[in-house]
Amino acid sequence: MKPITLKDIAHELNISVTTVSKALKGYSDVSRVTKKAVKKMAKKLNYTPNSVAVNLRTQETKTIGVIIPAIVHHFFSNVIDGIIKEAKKQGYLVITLQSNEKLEFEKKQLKLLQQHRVDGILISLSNETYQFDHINAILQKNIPLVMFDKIGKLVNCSKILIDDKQAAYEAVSYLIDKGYKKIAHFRGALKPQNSIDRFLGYKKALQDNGIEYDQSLVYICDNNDDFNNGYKYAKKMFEQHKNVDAVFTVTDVVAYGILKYCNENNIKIPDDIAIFGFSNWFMSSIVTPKISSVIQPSFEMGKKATKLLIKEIKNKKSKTPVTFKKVVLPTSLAIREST
Amino acid sequence: MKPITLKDIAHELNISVTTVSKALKGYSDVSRVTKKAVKKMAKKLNYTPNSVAVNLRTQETKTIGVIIPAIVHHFFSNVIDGIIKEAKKQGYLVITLQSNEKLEFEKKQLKLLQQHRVDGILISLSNETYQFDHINAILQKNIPLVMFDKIGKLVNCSKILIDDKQAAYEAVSYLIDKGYKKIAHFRGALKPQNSIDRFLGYKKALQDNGIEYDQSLVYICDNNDDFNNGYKYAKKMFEQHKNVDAVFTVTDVVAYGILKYCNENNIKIPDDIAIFGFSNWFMSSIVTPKISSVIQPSFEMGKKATKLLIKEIKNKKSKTPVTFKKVVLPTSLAIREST
DNA sequence: TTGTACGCGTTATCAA
DNA sequence: TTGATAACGCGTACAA
Repeated sequence: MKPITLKDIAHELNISVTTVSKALKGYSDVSRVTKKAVKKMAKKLNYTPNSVAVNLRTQETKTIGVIIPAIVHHFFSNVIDGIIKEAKKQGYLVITLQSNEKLEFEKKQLKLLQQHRVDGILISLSNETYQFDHINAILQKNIPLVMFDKIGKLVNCSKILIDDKQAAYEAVSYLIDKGYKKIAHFRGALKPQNSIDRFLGYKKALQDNGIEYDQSLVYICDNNDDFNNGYKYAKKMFEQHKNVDAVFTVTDVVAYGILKYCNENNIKIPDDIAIFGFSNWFMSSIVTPKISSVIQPSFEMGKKATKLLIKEIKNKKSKTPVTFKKVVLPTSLAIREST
Repeated sequence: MKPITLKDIAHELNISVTTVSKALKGYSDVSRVTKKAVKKMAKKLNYTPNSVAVNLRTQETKTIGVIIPAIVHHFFSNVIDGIIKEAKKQGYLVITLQSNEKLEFEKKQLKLLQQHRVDGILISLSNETYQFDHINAILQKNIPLVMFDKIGKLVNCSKILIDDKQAAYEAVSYLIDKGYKKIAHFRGALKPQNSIDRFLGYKKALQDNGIEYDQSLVYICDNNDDFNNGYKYAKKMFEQHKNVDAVFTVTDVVAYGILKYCNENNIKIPDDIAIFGFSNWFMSSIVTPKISSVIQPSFEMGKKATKLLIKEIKNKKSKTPVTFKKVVLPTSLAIREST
């Protein structure tokens, strides 16, 4: 049972395909009578326009492609939520692809999206991506592309992100203002920019407040098991340092690991040690004690990135000259029981 | 800068479009020489085939559509992960749409997917969906559709799900075997099938083990704030019943609420009360104490559903007669410190 | 007001 | 071994 086409309707009514097409799109040069008849017949046959044909004809697919490292992630699933909702509002569909933190996959997915002629692409780079030929190739083809969260600083395109350094700076400054003096940092892997920036924010906050930076207070959580990293390094930290009074972590899950260790070893939070996380996972307001955290506007980021992208798509269509934007979304601090 | 087409390559080499097409697809009736030349030129011009045109020609889009209630959800994001990965493996792209638990949206999204001529559809129904005209319309058009998790029992199509009743039965039976006697149930809303089935499993386990069912031990968590429901009804339960020794919850987040209440009120888990959750959220192995939970194979469900769907797509193409399958995935129990 | 003709980029058929 | 032609379904400039 093949889908109904304009031809079927035309045939049924003994008129031309053109007239049917025009009638359905409400053109003014079709008589009311035929318009009505066409619409009625379309409904009767349960006609659904074939987007593929429209796409080919109009040279746009009303589809945007998204590449993220992984969808099973509090932050990214929220971003995707924002993307899908904004796209829907503007009549676009969303194809989601994962790079799984592999540059190789990222390249493949990018090619796939190109083949499918998506109207634009949203991408958050993999941790492996330090070279941008594949991205630049897209841009050179004049395909709208917006980077979010994990961006490439050297790439010339629109970007939307948070100021990780500043956010970390604020969190650590808050700790210092609260009177904490010996503040450890459980940082992420060495290469990702987010991880670096949060570390730099931590460091700067110390320095600006006259606290000497102590490298031995920085623990690197560089495998993918954040929770166990937190637990493991908490143990190590308490063995190595007697008087640490606060920890700032690169992400909340690391903080949960620390929390676990503290609970098990009767270390009181925040009395013995304060904990400040990053990303404000849902769980942070649920665990005992509730964990303070940096609020990243994930949903908002998805929405804004999509808005920006669709704007660029439209600019391209209307041949408006491109101007790339860099949007830095504000973060804020969720202060809870742990600090 | 328009994308390169076959025509461009043909023009460049002074041969026909047909030959270029054949050469690129490795047809045997093209000379080695021209094949080489064509491929070289394609690479040089950075040719990417236009899927839209291919789609129109071949009448398939190599795309599947997915409709879920919400993507920001531990279970569903895992399902989507499974879907995307399996789809990718088989050369399909995935368009994700959300119903936000609204029947109205579900209908709209279904129509959208139809317009875009996806090759097949995966759907997990909204909580509002008790009437299936929109689904049946799709099936009547012979568009492959597979339901997962939240299915409509009355719809005649392939389904993939878990046996909620059985899973709940096993969890509660485990509690009983462990010696717990007065077991409460924090159930979900009244209408969703999952919620009903889990409740029925709870009830049956009691009855099969000679424990009288006590309706006052069942609390209904029917707004969307599971965590606070858990907290709120934990308080209520402890006020109303002195000697409850275990709780089985419809989902882990409710259990976290109970946990919170217990921690705050110095109620020992599992000594004073055991807690058994459902869905095995990531956090359940992290909180203190770790919460026992029913393991739902979410990733697996996505993968299997996609496999099934693509098989149906292929059957349709090869005109193999359709046979609908109902796959029940096994669940298991993650036994932890809370029981 | 209606319809003819063409093109979007590709593939399949058939003839050369 | 190659290519002309038609077709997928639709939209639009133009002619009638």
